[in-house]
Amino acid sequence: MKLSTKGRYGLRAMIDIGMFSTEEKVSIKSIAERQHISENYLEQLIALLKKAKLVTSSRGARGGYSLSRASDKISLGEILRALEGDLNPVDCVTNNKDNVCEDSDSCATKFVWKKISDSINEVVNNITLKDLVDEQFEIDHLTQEAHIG
Amino acid sequence: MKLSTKGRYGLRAMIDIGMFSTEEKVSIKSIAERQHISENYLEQLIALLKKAKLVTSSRGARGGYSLSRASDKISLGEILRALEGDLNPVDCVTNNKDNVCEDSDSCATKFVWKKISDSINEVVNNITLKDLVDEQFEIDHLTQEAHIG
DNA sequence: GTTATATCCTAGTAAATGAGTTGGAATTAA
DNA sequence: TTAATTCCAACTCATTTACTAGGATATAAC
Repeated sequence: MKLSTKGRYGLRAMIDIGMFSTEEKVSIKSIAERQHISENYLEQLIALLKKAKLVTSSRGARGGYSLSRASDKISLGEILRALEGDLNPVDCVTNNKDNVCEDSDSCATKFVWKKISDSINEVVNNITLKDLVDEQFEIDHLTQEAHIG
Repeated sequence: MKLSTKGRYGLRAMIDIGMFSTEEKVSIKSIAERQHISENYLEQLIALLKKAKLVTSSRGARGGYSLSRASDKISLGEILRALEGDLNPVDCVTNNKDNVCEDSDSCATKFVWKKISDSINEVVNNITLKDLVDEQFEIDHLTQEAHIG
């Protein structure tokens, strides 16, 4: 019941892009340095974000990534689902033919998994990337002040 | 972000014990048969439930397991935590020294993981085993009727 | 038009985890 | 005494995780 590094690193990458892509494209190298994540691995995570059309890229020198939409139009749910797949604790909640136990319609636990799933999605669908970018700017600002003071 | 079979099978085992331990002790063998779970594997899951003092056992012939408390005094949260460990999506939410990334105090994502964690625990702490046992009796009853009618 | 800086793409790999299996010791009701 | 049961530890096999490695392709700047 844990998120993998895909979700954790990938979200940090998205916040990073949200913070720094206003002026120019953000390169994988610069994200990797700021976030202390392996460049090659980050590349794969950002590929997932690109596939989900959450970021756009430009190749070649001075290329890099930027958000495909304004940060307040990107939900945390979209980001996490792009990185981790659906956020259901158990597959029988979605009606994919495979991975479903044979008795799923006659099993009381199904209702439980649905409730958990709903509550997770309720949370993540109502937080935007902008919320997180703003929060991170705020934290960095306070940390900066603490260093000065 | 998926529950393992520990959580899924283990919960089904708890519901099963809740349904059938009113009269006599419930053996692993009988649970395994009803729930279609490997006996040997189930043994290990029930060991976790016993360690968490959610079930009591008696050994020897006609031995087996029963609930350690009334089913309405056992929450789903206790059961899942016994089987799966804490239900936080990311370890930095709890302040264990290990597994915590170095910047966890200055990371906007921490608030997100906390919110998800809180919402999951809100759900599971407010469902009791009795709710699930009743639900399962109801489902079985309806299924039975469908077969008759 | 060359070069440095990027993204893009595929394959490999070592360690951990998941989901069991195997085999036997200890206990107890009948 | 025996059959049924819990208890316990070790082993196994497949999958997933978290990377690493290496090269192809594109492009801005000189």
